[in-house]
Amino acid sequence: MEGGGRESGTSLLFLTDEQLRKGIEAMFFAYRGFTADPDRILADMAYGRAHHRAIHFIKRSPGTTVNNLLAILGVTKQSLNRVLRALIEDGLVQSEVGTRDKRERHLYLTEAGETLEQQLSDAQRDRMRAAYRAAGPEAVSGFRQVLEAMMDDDMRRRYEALEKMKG
Amino acid sequence: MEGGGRESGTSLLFLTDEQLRKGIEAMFFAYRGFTADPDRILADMAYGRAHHRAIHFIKRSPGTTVNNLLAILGVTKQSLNRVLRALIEDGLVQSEVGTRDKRERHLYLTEAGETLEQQLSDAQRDRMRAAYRAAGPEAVSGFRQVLEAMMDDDMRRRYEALEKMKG
DNA sequence: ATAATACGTCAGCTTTGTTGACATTCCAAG
DNA sequence: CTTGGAATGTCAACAAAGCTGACGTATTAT
Repeated sequence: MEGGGRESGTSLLFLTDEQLRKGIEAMFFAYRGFTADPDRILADMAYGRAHHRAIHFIKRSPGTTVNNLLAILGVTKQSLNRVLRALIEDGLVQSEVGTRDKRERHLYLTEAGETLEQQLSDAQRDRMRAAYRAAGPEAVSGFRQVLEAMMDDDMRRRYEALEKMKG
Repeated sequence: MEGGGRESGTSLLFLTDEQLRKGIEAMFFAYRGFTADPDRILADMAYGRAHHRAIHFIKRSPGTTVNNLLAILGVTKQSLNRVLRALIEDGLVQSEVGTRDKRERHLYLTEAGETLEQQLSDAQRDRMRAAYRAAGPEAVSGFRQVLEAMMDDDMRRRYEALEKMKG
């Protein structure tokens, strides 16, 4: 950004394989923590991480179509369908035929779905909040910068599209 | 750390649910990128992410025991055994009966194992390096701080124990 | 009319995790 | 020396969640 002259030596020297390996392992262990709390909640029900992801993104973009969800989650329609079918049958998700285009199904959380979503995201947010508090605001900014740079280009585009809606 | 006085107002205001949700989604999309390159390499062979993890931590701590690996990976011995058996049969991993305690098996990468490990970690490091370069040294520091704060306590202990050995 | 799209579904397969049961080998305590 | 417990390996059975391929049905677009 600025003052790169003196800094650039550091920022290159800094990227030793050892430093990178630490980052890789930190990412591995942290992701386990990241999913641990929702996993514990879901384990009691007949649901898994896949259901959590579907619920999360339906909450995020109510009325989203199956195709859109497919692209965000990056799984096959058969795999997503299995998850959605369970959620719809259990009354957590509602599927409505589109008005403009009747081929599309628009997905919404029911009240029960909202309740579970709240439970799951509370648990996940609590840990995230604790981590953010412990690390401090500047660290959080860096955290987000590195994560965004780590995404695939098309995933970053999706991520940024999501952020534009609400963020 | 220091100068927390003026900062603390910011660091609280800052932790809105929206900000936390962004962090959660960034973590989700970034982790996909994080594993994408090794996954592509492994897809060509008969291996998956589980094999990569085993290879990584054997490379990391040559001579480690099965039990130690079990604790780090957090899976059942049956699950790990299936992976190890394939790697041993394919001549990527060598298992040696312990000298002090002959019940233990000490695990090492063979030359072929080292070759694959190099291929996988090169791919993963390349992306990590690019992300680090794009974000800058200060961001990297923050990234690591947040990740470490996000781990479960016992996972952080394991992570730090690993770092002490080589880091 | 025909082609393409969105969705659902059936069938079958793979990877990676899980339990539970049981054998073997070995260390250590009695 | 015997025995209990620990570390390991292995068998069987199962579940979650991904995959491919094929097919059907509405609906929209060309």
